[in-house]
Amino acid sequence: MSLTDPIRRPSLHEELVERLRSLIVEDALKPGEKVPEKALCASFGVSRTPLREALKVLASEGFVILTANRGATVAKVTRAELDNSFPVIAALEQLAGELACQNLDAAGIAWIETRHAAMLTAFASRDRKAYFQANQDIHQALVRGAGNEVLEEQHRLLAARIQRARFMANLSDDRWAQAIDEHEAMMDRLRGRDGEGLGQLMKRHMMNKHAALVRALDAESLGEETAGPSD
Amino acid sequence: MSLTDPIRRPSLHEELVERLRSLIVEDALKPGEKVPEKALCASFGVSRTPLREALKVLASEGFVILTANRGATVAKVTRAELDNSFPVIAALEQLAGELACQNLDAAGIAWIETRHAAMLTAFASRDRKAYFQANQDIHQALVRGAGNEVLEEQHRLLAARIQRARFMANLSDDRWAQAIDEHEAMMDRLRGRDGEGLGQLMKRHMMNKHAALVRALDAESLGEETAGPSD
DNA sequence: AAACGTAATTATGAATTCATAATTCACTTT
DNA sequence: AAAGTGAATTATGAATTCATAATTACGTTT
Repeated sequence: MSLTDPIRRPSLHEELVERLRSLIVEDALKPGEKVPEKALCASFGVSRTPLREALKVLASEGFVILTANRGATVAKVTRAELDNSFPVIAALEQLAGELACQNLDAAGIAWIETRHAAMLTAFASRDRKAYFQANQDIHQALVRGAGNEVLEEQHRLLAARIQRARFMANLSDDRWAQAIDEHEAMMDRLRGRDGEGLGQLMKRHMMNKHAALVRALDAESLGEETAGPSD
Repeated sequence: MSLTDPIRRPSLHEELVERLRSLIVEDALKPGEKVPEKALCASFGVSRTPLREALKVLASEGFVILTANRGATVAKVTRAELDNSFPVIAALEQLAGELACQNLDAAGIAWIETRHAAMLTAFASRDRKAYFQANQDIHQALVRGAGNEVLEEQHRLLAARIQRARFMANLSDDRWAQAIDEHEAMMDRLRGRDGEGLGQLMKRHMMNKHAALVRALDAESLGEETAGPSD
């Protein structure tokens, strides 16, 4: 970073967009809940204007729903949105895989190797939290490694939107093992810089993830409380 | 549309987002130009608050750039954005092609056939305007025909962002003929409901479009005023 | 007591106001 | 005359105010 880079002083509304989005993704603001304008103004120590500007942005990103004269509510992750988002994310990740194999340097791949190893360790000790973190790191690194900011931005927002589905946290042992296998295969392609192959694997990986999630959701909706789905 | 659909009364800022985006895409507001807040407030007959809310949304969509204490300027379509957007749009269209073949009903395909015919007519008479309209109708119909609103929304915004590159309006005869060929091939796959094939063709179609555009831009930047590129 | 209707309260959308940063322009200095 | 300085103007970010829509609370009627 140069010493003469322009000074960055994020405006209030930008700051608020980030903070509110985090609150939503971290599930501090629950889907379906009203966004308490007044209370948030008080706790953030800002007036309504920048907060409302931030809500407009979050609405355009799909994190909140604005209803006329009834303010903002946190958007629910509907089944339809899930079913629609996964194929799009899968397509984006396919592209990411193709490009990452061309663009990543050795250090980038090496870092992914370390996260992959961490993921295997987490799997071995059934440490879900560490697993999810490593998994997310890998996917993010691949997308970022594609070197395409448009792709990165689209992926980031879409992934954030569906990530907050709480059931994403569950993961059956079968699916977990399968996901690990898929990741091993992906690493192979990455090592060989087989972009085409990595892209296809990443696409299928996402589709399998979606399928597992759907199976779990359908089972759940039938009343049976299963151990849990997805990764 | 049901008789009991919720009443839609778009808020001022929603209306303004649409209107301003149109002004930008239609090139009434030129890239790099400052967005004249006051003047727009006057001509739209609204106060600054909803207009500024709209600008925040447009900024998050990438149509304007907000600079601290210096207001909004219309975002330029940079070469980097072009180079990054095309692969993403291509990936989205590939997915659209796959899904459209599954989802479109006979009427949907029939309508696309009529637009395809219109496109051929326009090509025969070298009617660029009619050609672009038919071409856009076809791509839009295929994306919409995928029946995936997330996909449709992402595609719509990305396409709008790059569409306003004025040079998109140019089209060399060679590339034009090639594009027609590609569309013929696409129609074949659509008729045969070969989603895989259609998707691959649509992806390649977009990549070819990008390549043609890049060739034209590079030639232009070397000073030669070419007849014009792309479709 | 339940249901309806009306008044009071609250929350929201939008306009206005206010403080401050940026720009412009006149003026000084060399 | 050109360059630099500083005051005046303008534009922007944010707070506040205002009008109105929605919700709640209450009282009335059956």
